[in-house]
Amino acid sequence: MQRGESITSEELLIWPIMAVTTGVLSLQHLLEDGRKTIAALFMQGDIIDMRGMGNRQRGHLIALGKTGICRLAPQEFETVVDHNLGAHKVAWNSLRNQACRAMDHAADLAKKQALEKLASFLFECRRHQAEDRVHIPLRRIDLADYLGMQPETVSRSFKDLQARGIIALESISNLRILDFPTLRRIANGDKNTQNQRQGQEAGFKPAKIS
Amino acid sequence: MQRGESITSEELLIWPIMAVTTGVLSLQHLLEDGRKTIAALFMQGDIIDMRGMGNRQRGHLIALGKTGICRLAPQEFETVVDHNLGAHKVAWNSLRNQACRAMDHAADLAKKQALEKLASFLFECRRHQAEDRVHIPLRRIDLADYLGMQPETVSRSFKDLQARGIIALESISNLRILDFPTLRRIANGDKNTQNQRQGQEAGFKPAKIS
DNA sequence: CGACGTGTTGAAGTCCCTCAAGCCTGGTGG
DNA sequence: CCACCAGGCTTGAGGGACTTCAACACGTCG
Repeated sequence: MQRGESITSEELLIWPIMAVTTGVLSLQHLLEDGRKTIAALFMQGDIIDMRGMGNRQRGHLIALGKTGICRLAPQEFETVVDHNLGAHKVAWNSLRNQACRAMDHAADLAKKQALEKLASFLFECRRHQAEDRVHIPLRRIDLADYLGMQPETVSRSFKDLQARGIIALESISNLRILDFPTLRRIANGDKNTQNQRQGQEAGFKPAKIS
Repeated sequence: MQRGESITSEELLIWPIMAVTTGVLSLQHLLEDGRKTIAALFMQGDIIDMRGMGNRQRGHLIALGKTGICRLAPQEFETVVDHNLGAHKVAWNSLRNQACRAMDHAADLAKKQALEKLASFLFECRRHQAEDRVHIPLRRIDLADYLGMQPETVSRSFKDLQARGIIALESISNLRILDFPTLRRIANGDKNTQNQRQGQEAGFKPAKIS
């Protein structure tokens, strides 16, 4: 699937079960006045069960880049799960993981501020990868829709984190985390670390960490 | 369990699986500066699988009223699920339902305004019940934490909906929906219906729907 | 090259949060 | 039975964070 491509309701009725092999799949909701939100992201290994949701107003599955998926009809899925204990556990854990992620995400959206949301998201990205390098598999607009903010605010938040020397943007979709503990504190909502901008407002020259 | 009572990490390690029989259980997250959020609500029939989450920082399960739960150890659960196809399906559907609800909730929190969130929540409540009467099984404070707003804003939103003749508060936790379609439109984020307050600002006398 | 979509920047507006105070209800004890 | 208290709920004013709108920079693709 290419970016922007959507899975139609008809397809969902035939193959409501699917596994993401590569790329990122998004579950998008559209409000009546055009506001768009990305309710969830599905990555490699996620097994999505949309049975009974093709017709209901539950949002649309849309690819956010080149995405590979493996689709299954309900009977095929049932057969595999019922006869293969390992597959059963994999499917269960994937679903459980999705539920957890969705709840965590809801908690992030609920009371956190823009900067805190972004910091949380960076940690969420990092879970799939290693080291201090983070790859963001979304455009700014999609990221904004996922975090419940505007693209402008996302941009400003990135700039803010960079100005404080917490992260270093290497390209539009790659960055490095320079100050792990501070980023973690921001993600956890510690207001004390938030307002101290590397002594900038005290009149110091910004340190320009290269 | 009484209101405010929490399930400890030790208990979760022994019985990470539980089913809610009565009442409401909440999954709460606490930010470092004291902000509290309710990431998810569990009601009658929900089967919660917290394996591997007792120790991790994933939030706490806290009762929001008198709540009955049935706890299981992992092995017991596995045995039941593996040997009883019906139980397996029930558990799977419950988990899938939770994931869906969490994603919907995340979408609600992301870009909706206070009034729209509250309207959505009323429909979420109604799903468990019937008719146009809605029982809210939470205090205002908990509702605020769940919807990502302040108790004051919740109060104001209720008042707003009532002033427009869309709902009628019968008691603190019971209300009736008077204007279904409008409430639905608000929940879906239709900005046009939001600012027209029954012609109040046009100088008309409010219609006082009895 | 010019058109397009995305990303960034700046200024003005708005919704919600914050704080402070008063009100109401349910439980307790005299 | 009623005064009393505590916690939750409500109401009001003021400020802050994000949104909105508009304009510009940048890379891609026709």
